[in-house]
Amino acid sequence: MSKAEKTREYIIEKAAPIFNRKGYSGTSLADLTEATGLTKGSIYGNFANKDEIAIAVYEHSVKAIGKRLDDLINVEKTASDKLTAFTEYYRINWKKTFERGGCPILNAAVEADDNLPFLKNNVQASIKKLALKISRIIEEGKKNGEFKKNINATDYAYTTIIILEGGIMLSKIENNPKHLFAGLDRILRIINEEIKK
Amino acid sequence: MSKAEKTREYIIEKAAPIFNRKGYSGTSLADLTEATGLTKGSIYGNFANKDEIAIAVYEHSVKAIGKRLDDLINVEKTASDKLTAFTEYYRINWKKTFERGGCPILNAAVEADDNLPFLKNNVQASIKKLALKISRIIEEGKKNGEFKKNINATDYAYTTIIILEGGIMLSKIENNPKHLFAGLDRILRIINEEIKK
DNA sequence: CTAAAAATATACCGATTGGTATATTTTAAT
DNA sequence: ATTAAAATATACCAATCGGTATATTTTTAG
Repeated sequence: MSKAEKTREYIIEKAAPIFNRKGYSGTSLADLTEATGLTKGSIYGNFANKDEIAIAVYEHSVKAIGKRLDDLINVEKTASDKLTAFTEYYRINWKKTFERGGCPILNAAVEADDNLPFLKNNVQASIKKLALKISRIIEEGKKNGEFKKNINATDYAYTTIIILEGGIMLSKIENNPKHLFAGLDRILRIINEEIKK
Repeated sequence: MSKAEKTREYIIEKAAPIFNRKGYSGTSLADLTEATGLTKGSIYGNFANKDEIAIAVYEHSVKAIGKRLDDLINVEKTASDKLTAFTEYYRINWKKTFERGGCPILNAAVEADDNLPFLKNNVQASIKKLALKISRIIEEGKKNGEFKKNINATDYAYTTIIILEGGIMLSKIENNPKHLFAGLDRILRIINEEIKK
C-alpha cells in the first residue's frame, strides 16, 4: 500500500463518523482537516472533491458493518440462528453505533433521497445488498427444511430492514435503546411465527 | 391577523417543503428568499435567526399532518376503523408526502439527533404526541371491548411508528411505495392478530 | 546517496454563508 | 388626509464555504 493509499484510508476512517453524525451538508472541509490533522491540499490530493470523499466514506461504513455482520452470522449453523445473530449485532453494538451517529444507511437514505443525487445510487445499492444478505439466509432455511417453502424471502428481508431502521431512528432520537430492542424482538417474533416451520 | 403575522405564516408555508427536502444544513437563506420572493431583511424582521425559522417550520409541518390525520380518524366510529384510517392516510397521501420531501418527523429526527440540539426537543415531543394519538385509540378499543385488555397500548403505538417510518424511509429512497404499503399491511396484521379480540 | 516523482503544505481564490444597520415603504389608527 | 408605527428592502459585514495553483517536503526507485 502506497503512502497515498494509506492516507486515503486514514482520511476515510477519520471522516466516517463525522459525515455520519453531521451529514453531508453539515460536514465542512474544515471539519475534515481538523479531524485528520491534514491540510486541504493533502485531502484534495487524494480526493477530487467533497462528493468523492462522501461516497468513499459511505462505502467504507457500509462495508464495515457488512463485514461485522458476516463475522457474527457465519459462525452460526442454522438459518434461524443466523437471523438471530443478525439481530444480536444491533443488540450488542447499539451504543457504539449511536455514538458514531447511528446507521449510515438510514442517515444517508434520508439525506440523499431528495438532495444528494450523487450518493443516491450507492444508498439504493447498499440496501439491496443488505436485503439480499437477509433473503439468502431465508432461502437457505427454506432449502434445508427449517423454514416454510411458500414464504417470500425478499418480502421478509425488507420487512426486517423496515423494522430495524425504524427502531434505530426512534431509539436514536429518544436516546434509549428500548425501541430498537422492541423492533428486534418483533423481527424474531415474525421469524418464529411466520417463517419457521 | 396583522400583516407581519400573515407574512410569518407565508414564509413558514413556503419554507416548509424546502427544509423538508434539503434539510436544515442544506437550506440557505437564499433558498428562502427565492421561494418567498421576500428579502433577507423581511425574513429577519419576522424571525430572529435560521434556527427559529426551522423550529416554526417543523412545528407547522407536524401540526398539519396531525390535523389531516385527525380529519380522517374522527369520522370513524370504532377504534379498529380509526387505526385503519391512520394507515389509510399514508396509502392515500404517500405521493404528495414524498414530493414534499417525506415525513418531517423522520427527516428531522435523523438530522437533529446528533446535529441540531435546538430542534431535538421538538422532534422528541412530536413523536411522543403521535404515539399518544395512536395509544389513545388503542385504549379506547380496550375500553369499549374491541381490543384485548391485557395489551400495552404504548408499546403497540411505538411499534406502529417504527414500521411506518421505516417503510417511508425505504420507499422514499427506492422511489416506490411498495415498502411503505407492506409496512402498513404489517401494522394492520398486528392489529388484527394481536390487538383485536 | 541521488534524483525524479509523489505527496503534502501554504497561501490564496471567488462565491456563499448567516446576519445586521439603516433607509424606504406600507400599514393602520386618528 | 396625516402621521406615527410597523414592515420590508437595500446595502453591507465578517466568516466560512469548496476548491486550486504552487511551493515544499517526503517517499521511493535506481
